[in-house]
Amino acid sequence: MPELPEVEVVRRGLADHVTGRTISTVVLHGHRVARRHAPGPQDLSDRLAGRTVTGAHRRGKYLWLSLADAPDAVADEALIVHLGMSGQLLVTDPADAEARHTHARVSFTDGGRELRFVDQRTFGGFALADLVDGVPTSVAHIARDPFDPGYDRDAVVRDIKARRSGIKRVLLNQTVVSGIGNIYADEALWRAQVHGERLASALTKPTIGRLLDHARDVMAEALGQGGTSFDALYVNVNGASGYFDRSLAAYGQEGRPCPRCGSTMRREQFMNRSSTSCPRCQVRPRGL
DNA sequence: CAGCGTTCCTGGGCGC
DNA sequence: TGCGCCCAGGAACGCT
Repeated sequence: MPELPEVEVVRRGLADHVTGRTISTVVLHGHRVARRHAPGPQDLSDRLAGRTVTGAHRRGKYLWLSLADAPDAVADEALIVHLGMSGQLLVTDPADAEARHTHARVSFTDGGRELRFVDQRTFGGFALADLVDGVPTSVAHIARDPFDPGYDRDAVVRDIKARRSGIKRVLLNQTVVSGIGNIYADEALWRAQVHGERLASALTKPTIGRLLDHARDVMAEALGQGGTSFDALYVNVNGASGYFDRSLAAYGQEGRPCPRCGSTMRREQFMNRSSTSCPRCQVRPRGL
């Protein structure tokens, strides 16, 4: 599942492959891929044709390509790409056969390799938005992620401390701190030895700070491994397949021994999804 | 208004 | 063999 490290790998691939190139055509299959673009797929295709990509950017799990001004533009614009749970961006030869679940093809005026959006579960999609202070308007509600130069750790700690909600739910709330999904939330909670259903406001500020630092660290480690294992033509990530197997202590490790104390890792349902944790290192709060 | 449950999607895997 | 159910989960939305 693409979380921050996986999306960052994709961003780097895009920066290498499409920056400076001019879009010739954008073909969208079906309406769903452009459902977050209110004026619809035709408008999206029409407005992208002829635009030059000036850069590849990311905040949390959102990715966008900044575009050179259109002749009649009133604001800077960007093509936003969200990978959802299964989205992939592939750089392919235009003559290659289309993979199953291809929803978009972006070709360039130089006739070189094109960009394809492949998404099995169709939670991802494209949209066009105005940029305000370098961030698309539809991404403005997303908080800065731990790798953003403007990330204010202490402010995030104070925000979390004020929340009357389970800590895991808060870590997954992209308006508090972005980029953390189920995988890295479980890893950070395990490292900090905190149960995800502990009330955020009941944790001490140092504990909250440690949790955030663990989340940042585990994502940095994943990025370090993900960044080296991908073919140049495959701008995505099939998750951190290499990372998954070797380095995860908690996520998906139900039934395995805790790497710290040897207790059998347990899985619990929480927020309609699974959480894996150590019953001894991460004590469930009383009364829940 | 913050918090929380629900819903959108598809296909791989597995039990019977 | 084949059917049907479970599961993965980010983010928007609506209700309390």
